[in-house]
Amino acid sequence: MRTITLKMLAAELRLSPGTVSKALKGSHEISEATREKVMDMARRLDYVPNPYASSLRRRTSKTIGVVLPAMADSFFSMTIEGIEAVAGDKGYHVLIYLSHESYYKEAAIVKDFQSGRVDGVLISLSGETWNTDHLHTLTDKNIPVVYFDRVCEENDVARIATDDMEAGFAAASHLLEAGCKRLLFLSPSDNLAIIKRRLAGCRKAAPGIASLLCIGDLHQQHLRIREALAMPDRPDGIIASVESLGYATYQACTSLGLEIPSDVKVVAFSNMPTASLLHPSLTTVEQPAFEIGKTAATVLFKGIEKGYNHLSEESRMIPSVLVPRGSTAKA
Amino acid sequence: MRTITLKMLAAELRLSPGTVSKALKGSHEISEATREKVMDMARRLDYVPNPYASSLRRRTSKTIGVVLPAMADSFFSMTIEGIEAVAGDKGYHVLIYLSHESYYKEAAIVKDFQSGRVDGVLISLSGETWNTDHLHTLTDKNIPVVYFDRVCEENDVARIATDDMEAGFAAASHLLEAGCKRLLFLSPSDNLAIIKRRLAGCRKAAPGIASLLCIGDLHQQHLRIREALAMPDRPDGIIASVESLGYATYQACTSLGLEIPSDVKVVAFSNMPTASLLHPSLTTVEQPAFEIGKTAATVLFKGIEKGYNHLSEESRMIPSVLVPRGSTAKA
DNA sequence: CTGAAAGCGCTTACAG
DNA sequence: CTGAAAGCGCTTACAG
Repeated sequence: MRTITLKMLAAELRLSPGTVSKALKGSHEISEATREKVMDMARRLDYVPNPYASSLRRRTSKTIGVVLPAMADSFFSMTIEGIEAVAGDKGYHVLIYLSHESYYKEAAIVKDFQSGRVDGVLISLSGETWNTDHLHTLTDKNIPVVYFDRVCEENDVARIATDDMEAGFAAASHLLEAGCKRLLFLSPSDNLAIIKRRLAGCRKAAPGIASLLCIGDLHQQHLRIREALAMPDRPDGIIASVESLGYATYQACTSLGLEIPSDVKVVAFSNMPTASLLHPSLTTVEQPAFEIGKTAATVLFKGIEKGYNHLSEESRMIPSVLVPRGSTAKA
Repeated sequence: MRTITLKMLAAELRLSPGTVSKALKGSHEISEATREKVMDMARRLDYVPNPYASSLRRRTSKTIGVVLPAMADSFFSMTIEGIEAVAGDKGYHVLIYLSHESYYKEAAIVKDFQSGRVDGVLISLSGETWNTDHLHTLTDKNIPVVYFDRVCEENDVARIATDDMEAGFAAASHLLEAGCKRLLFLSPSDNLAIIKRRLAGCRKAAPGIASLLCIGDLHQQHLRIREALAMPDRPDGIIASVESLGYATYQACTSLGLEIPSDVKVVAFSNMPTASLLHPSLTTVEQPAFEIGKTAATVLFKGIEKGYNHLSEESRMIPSVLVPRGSTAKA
């Protein structure tokens, strides 16, 4: 099937391409009669404009880029639903990229964005990322960037996240109230600001809290936690600062024959839909993932539409909520 | 920061844009010396080619479109990881769209693909979709389409899915062996071929199996299942044909005070990472989601590269696996 | 091996 | 209100 172009449509109508273009866009310089004729013919010939021609000419792509550390995580996948919802409304397209927790990959992805492929970028940093120079080059090119969840530490940047300090404080306080004496904070990364903030929050409640770095896949995390739980003075309260560390903790307890919550109590930062169905049900700090995605996208579009100024003032702290369940029940 | 174009790069080098273009692509018509000079300068000026100019000229976008019913589902999100992995390797970009189970939305998304925005399409059909005319127009335009998981019923099309008939048979047989007498099959849609096939497989093992349509969100599903479980002659074995129906079944049992597996046994088609941590652990039919995504993308790129012929011969049936757990334990 | 020129399919000042 | 023309930034026959 031959692709029909604006020129062909114009020829069919015995009008100039310029006029047809304006008519299709609903320009008010065009008479109602002409506009209708054009619309009719466009429909009849099933004309679909070439987006790349238009992008090239208008120097805007109607596309945003989303960079995530991983997709198979209930928080990030919900977040995408939020982003997609507002992008769809705005008539924007969404390109997805995964950094797989690699700084190198993340930098390569972001570098490509300098090409003008996207009008704006939504990013949640990889666990390895220790600086955001690669993102500053986007700002230099006037491509707005909004950080969400795993935001950076800079202040002059748009950041949409929960109040991680507060959430950490709540989680640790909750464990203390449940009677825990030796808390352990499980961390997936040494670089992420939000993890540092969660830990800082924990420390405010429990200054003596220990911290354990658990990198790698689920199995490696499990082994690392197992090790910590096999120690003589093992922790009796665990805070899993990301979802996968929550799974890994349950597995480690099972494999060591430790009972939750009598031997160890557990709270996890998690949006897993099955938290209440686990054995025992898992106490979670839930982040409003869909809303975070929606808000981040909304702020980004504001930046795109208004030409990117003072986006840092659009930063939002969205509350998370601690949901107490069986895994932290008192003796 | 001013964006540097091919023309500027050429001027800097006192070469023609054509020569520079060829040098950057590593064309063998260009001398080694020139090539190196060009590469050097490109690096120094941090030249990034405009993808849309190149797309317009070459009539290819280096982009694929992925259409999913939903993102927040462990099967689909894993699938995306597989797709992204092979797209990344191939230097392709991935546009994501959600149909939210709506035929209307799906059709609108696919219609846009006629514009040449993507070189190929990967789709898992919405629950409402009863025909695939919208997708045939892509084939007419020589845009290859690969269906995955929720495939259509046509044979002359590339389809990557598990053996759903077989999986249904295995699930129902497993429940019968566990002692169930009254089986109920929970379905999220009346249109999806794969669901029909799962049911057909169940019927082969258990001709008398009943079927219940549960549409809507998790809460609505829960209510519908609750109703069925509150009947006098209630089922004692449930097959949840998609993941969310598995959650809903657990909730319904909890709210009715029914014990799994003694009152009701449950098996779910699911890739949830927490299946073994549930109370009780959930017997699942697991689909190799990552591999399905990878395979679908690989087949699609074959179609894109070779110009789309006989893609239907690339269809694959990938085995799923029944993992027996506590929810179907014998009395 | 290098360059001049045309053109991908749009949009948008500018003229009338 | 409509049209002619230039141009977005590339690539690619074609010439030399």
